[in-house]
Amino acid sequence: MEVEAYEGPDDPASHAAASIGRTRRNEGLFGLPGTAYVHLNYGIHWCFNAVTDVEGSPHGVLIRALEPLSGEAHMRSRRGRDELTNGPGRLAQALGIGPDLQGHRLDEPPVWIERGLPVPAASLVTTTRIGITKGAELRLRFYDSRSRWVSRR
DNA sequence: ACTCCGATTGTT
DNA sequence: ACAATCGGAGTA
Repeated sequence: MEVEAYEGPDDPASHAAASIGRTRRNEGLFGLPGTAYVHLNYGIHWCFNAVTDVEGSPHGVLIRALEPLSGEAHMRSRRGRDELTNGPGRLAQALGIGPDLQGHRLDEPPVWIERGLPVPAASLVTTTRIGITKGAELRLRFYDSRSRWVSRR
């Protein structure tokens, strides 16, 4: 899995940066920890985040890539191509994640997150986030260097 | 009402 | 390189 952290009002790249405040668009980020924040990007792609701090504190993690362990045929039918889950927009489409999932608890179907195997420190890559201009120097992107399921190196 | 632009992707 | 395509935010 590849993720990026967006660290609340003090993070200039966050949808809930202090300069923006709480709006209808980013409302989901202010929800309960462990719920989904789903947003539309570039008018085309839905992106999937997990809210990570207490209600009212807009911290979250953008899920940018993951390894499909099952249901690949279903994902292919949703995607219409073979690139399934490397990239936030692709991943959301492959999993059928859209605005319906806003605020969904991520400990129950249809979409949930479970603890996986630990990533050895030697394999954990910590680097800069993709596609942003503000806060571009912060190293808040993480992935397992052994994994093929990464959006970009 | 009108402009700008973004946590992207697929095609040229 | 660049078009596609939507809605939030700022300005008027």
